[in-house]
Amino acid sequence: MDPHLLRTFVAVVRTGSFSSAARELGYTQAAVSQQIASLENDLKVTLLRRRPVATTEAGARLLEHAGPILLRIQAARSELVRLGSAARSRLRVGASPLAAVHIAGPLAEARRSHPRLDVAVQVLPRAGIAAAVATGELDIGLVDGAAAPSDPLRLDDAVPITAVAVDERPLVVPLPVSHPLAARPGLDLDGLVDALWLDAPDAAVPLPSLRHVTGARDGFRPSFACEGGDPALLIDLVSAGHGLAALPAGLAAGHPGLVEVPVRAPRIVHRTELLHPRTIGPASASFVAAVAR
Amino acid sequence: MDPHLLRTFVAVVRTGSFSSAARELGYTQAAVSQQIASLENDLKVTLLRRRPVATTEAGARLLEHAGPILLRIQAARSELVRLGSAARSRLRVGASPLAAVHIAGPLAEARRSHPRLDVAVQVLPRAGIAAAVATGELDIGLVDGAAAPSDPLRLDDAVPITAVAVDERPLVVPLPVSHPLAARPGLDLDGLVDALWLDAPDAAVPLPSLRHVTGARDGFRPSFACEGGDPALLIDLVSAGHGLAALPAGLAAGHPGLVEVPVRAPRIVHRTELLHPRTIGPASASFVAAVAR
DNA sequence: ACTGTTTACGGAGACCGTAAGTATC
DNA sequence: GATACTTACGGTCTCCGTAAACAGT
Repeated sequence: MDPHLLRTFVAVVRTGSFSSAARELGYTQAAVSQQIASLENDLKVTLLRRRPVATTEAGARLLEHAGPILLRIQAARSELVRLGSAARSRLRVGASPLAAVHIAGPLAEARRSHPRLDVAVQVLPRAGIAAAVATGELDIGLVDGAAAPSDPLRLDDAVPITAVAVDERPLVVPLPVSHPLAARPGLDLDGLVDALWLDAPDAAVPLPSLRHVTGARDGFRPSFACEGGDPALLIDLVSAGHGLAALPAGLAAGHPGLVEVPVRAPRIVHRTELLHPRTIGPASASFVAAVAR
Repeated sequence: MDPHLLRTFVAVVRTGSFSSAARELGYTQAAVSQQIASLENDLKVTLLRRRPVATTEAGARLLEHAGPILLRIQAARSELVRLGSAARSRLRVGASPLAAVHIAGPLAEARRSHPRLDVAVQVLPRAGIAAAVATGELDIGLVDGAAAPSDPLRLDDAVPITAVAVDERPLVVPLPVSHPLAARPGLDLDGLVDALWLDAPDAAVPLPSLRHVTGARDGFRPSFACEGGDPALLIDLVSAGHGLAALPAGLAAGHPGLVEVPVRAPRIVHRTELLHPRTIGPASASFVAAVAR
């Protein structure tokens, strides 16, 4: 259960071969083989079937544990070394596409109080942001999602992190004016389970979240995948009738031919949260303070 | 960041001395000294002030990480070795005092389908149950707490575990019939922030949870601490007017001189959940199945 | 002076690389 | 027979214990 061994285990599974994992980590194939053997020997279980490399049942379970364990260790290390070294005047901010609109204001505040601040901003898929903040790759993360009113977002990663509410507004489904439901004052998501949805996990509320909040196991069928994180493109696709999407209120407001119909049931909202590590530097602090106001 | 080093670090902090930690772990004092030095050297921070032993700021942070990291590692190891060895026909069930009433029924079912089952039941403080289930010390855990209706309990420990709803019923405050509020149909907890409460973290809903659900930072002053996990004693104390307590409906129902007044606001209920590891044996499975019905 | 931590040193073991062996495609 | 993993073996490095030095109480 040495983290070192866990790291090579996940590398082997990811790359699908001992040799490529060895290359990636700077070991010889033999060393990797010994490390895996040592793990299996320690736990008295076969973790991998060889040739081709595939996880056994036990290996799959270990894989589920290994990621969070390594993440937590790295988060601890990063927090501790940050405490040791002097605070650099650098602020790296990452945001999911729908959360990015909340960057500009607080950033201005941070740059005002720290004029020689070296700022880096990037828009990222939701998935990795919490982990990146925990490991110190980002100083500030902004993520969005659907949640019950005034409930915190459910961040899957089991990492120690602080979340601050940034914004909460109605969740809407933009509909073409010609759509039969466009005249309704509000929508029931349960009634849209069998509609066709655009599968845009970054540019809109992801379909699995919709299934989760409605309690539906299936449904919310994707018409097609839409990978980029550009809400404007998504709204164009919605406008052209390629499928539905759930968005925060306001994005499609000015768009001709579209009406934003708020989601009434279940009672959920679109929420944006700011994520930061437990210990933060002065630049991050002024960013956070600006958000809190 | 070797788990081995983390383990001795927490032992040193807990025991308050290098020598006693060494005795506990089966090392020499010198070895412990070297391990701490190695950690500090690796992270480039001083973790401890010596003589007397006390954590620095960095040490305190490391301590917050070390527990969850070690717990997760142990959880992974325990799950994996369980997969390797044959399933023993033993069922260890742990429950918090207020959750214990739900043990008997499912246990009968489990013993019926597994006649030669070796059963061990124990009532424990809420705090350690999730961790004990994760590390395999318990096969089944039953915990209770206050939550919004049909919301899962917030288990603080960041461990991989499966929770199943067992029971959800109104939260009540048992009041002496002579109490001015006893005639009310329902109570608002916010109005009871300044009352005197019995501090019985195991036998009733703990005061910090009440503060959390009401959003009050202070308040819910404890009249005195009541350590045991015996609801009957607690009800006697409430009956004698020593302070208030929040309990699941039904416990004080037959008690002369007490009326159970349900909590109306905030909208919270008393909830009981069953916890079990991801992978379970047949005996646990029949216990869980009996609960689900 | 005594208790408790650090430093010095030596031996056992862990771990990786080289190289030969073995199994699968 | 080629590719990919395993086993064998040797060198190096880590890590712990013994023992001596050192620092507070």
